[in-house]
Amino acid sequence: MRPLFHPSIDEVTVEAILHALADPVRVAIYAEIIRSGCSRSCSSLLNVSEKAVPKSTLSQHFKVLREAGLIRSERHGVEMQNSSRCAEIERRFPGLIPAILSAHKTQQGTGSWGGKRKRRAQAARS
Amino acid sequence: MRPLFHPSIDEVTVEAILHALADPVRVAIYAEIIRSGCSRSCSSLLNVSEKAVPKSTLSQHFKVLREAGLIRSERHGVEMQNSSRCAEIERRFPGLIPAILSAHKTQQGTGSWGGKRKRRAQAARS
DNA sequence: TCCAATAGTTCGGAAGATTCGAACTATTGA
DNA sequence: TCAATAGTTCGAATCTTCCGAACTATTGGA
Repeated sequence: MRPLFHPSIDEVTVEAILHALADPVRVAIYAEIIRSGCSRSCSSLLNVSEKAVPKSTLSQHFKVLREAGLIRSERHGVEMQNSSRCAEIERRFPGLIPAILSAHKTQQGTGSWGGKRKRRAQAARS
Repeated sequence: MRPLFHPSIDEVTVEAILHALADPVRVAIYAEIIRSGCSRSCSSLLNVSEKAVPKSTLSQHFKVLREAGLIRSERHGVEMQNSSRCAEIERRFPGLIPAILSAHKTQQGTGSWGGKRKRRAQAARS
């Protein structure tokens, strides 16, 4: 368990951010971290999705968000505190995160919430 | 070669858009389609990237962009005309595409252009 | 009409990424 | 020192992506 890697703000890439937020579970986590004022443990988010996400998978998701530069994770006692790095990112890529989160909100409103990536493959037919 | 599938605008998901634009070659293609006023053949984009992209790979990239709802492809004679669906998407997800393209432009300016996804894995160390 | 040239798509296997259970590590409080 | 809690790492199954080779579609000549 080596200390967790966090990219410096100018190592952060748009590709990594988009990749990280292209997953429904990960945006849900990220949105929740932002919504709840800025610090959530991992296990408090076991139920972000309809079906509970296994904790090893959750851990990977946090890693992706962290290495994309979207969140910062620090150990506080026995648990991990995750806070968003939105201010830094807003400075580097103005408007990007708000636009993505607002698009997500819009989508959830319309009820056409795509269920993971199987759907992409299915869309190929016909 | 069945007729190409295009999602209707309200089947379009944020996940699919982010996934599509999380790839450097695909954003380059998409940005070029938009930049050049709105209709490019596939083969005119064989050199979007530093190293030439094989045409089978290009074809897959176009498919991803198409099925994400980002572009429309129509056959005109022997070649394919690809145009962006930005107006429709702007109506559904206001500000999303501009924010992503502008972030990309910013990033290219700073020279920290991540070379594909190997970098993500490497970033994991230390 | 048949043929060659051009433009894309599809197939299939190799390489890479994701998921998740099981085993492991770290921290704290009794 | 131990049990409990919170995360991480490992490994195997599964899914994706990449790219060369073979295929399909359209057109402009002989």
